[in-house]
Amino acid sequence: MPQLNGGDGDDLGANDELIAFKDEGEQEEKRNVSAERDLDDVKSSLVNESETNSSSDSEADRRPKPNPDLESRARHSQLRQQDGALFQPSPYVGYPFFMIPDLGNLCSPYLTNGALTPSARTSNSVPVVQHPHMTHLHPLLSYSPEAFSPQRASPGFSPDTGKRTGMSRTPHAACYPVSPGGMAQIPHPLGWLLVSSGFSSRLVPTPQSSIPHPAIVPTGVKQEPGCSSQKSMGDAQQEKEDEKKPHIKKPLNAFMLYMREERPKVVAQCKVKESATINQILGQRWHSLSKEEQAKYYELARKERLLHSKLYPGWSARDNYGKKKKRKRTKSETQLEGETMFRFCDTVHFLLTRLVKDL
DNA sequence: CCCCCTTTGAAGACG
DNA sequence: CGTCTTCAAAGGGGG
Repeated sequence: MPQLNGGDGDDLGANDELIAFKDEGEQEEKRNVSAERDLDDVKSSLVNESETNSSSDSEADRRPKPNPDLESRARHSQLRQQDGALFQPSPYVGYPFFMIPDLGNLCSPYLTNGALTPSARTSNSVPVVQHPHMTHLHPLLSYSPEAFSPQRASPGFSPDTGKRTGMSRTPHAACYPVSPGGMAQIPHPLGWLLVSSGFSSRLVPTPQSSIPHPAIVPTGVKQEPGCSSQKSMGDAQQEKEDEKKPHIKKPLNAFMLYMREERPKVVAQCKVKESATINQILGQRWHSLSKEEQAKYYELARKERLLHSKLYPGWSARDNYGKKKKRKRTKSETQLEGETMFRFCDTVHFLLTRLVKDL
């Protein structure tokens, strides 16, 4: 991950944390070690080539293709409404669009941020200051989405061919372009302030701000009542106290961050809105990503977790347990049901066989 | 109105 | 330590 170490001024990236990230990579490395070595050779040569040439084609060709069945199925469900235009796999798939969103104004509480004009945001020559917190909780939302959308592509980008002529080859530079010293205090668009000192940084609300951190969901607005099945009847007081606590959401993992970025593209391409279908496609595309491309999201997720832990030191994922409306059935329950059904069918089969014999 | 579906990954619980 | 469970996002579908 060449971009990750250099130039991002990662004051969150302590060595031990990098080890943890390395472990994540090693999990995948176990899948195909020998092939990975070959891949590394190919990748390193690609990196060298890409300094002067576009490497999208070779990179895209090397990658396994997402299952066309799923995407075509998703598309077919919409063909009736369309002019029959053939579905084309995303020209962006796998392209390091990290931090370059195509979200429209959807799912972006931060898009009101007008810190940069669209032209400034799309210009390669203009240094884009990416707020580290936004790289974490809303890593993909701080740029103008329309500038990179297929419909309104920037002049240097041709979405139809998937070729890139004028795009920055170092999207991470747009991510973490500022050194820790230079990032001493950057106001968050919603009033949060990154305070950086030495090797640590943290977010604090600005004095004027009454806007909560995005990970905090006011419990009074749409409070998810605790799962009653997991609480005893005498815990009403405890339940009330829990309701008073703000609901701090889990930090997004790498795949969730990837989904956030890619979902609008899939929706636009497949004209499907059902999230279950979209998520299936995204899952396939996730697996089709190269290791390097996934590494960007793992790194982003790691920073998100770190920042989350700094923001909410006492928070535990356990705090959110049982806050869903209804507990999902456990695997063992499903398995048990399956086994019961199997036994039932087996018994029926046995009885029928005997009955036939008797007849 | 509210849960389900569907995906991956992180973290906690549990045997 | 390995396995299982829960929850993060999203929004249409269905009860």
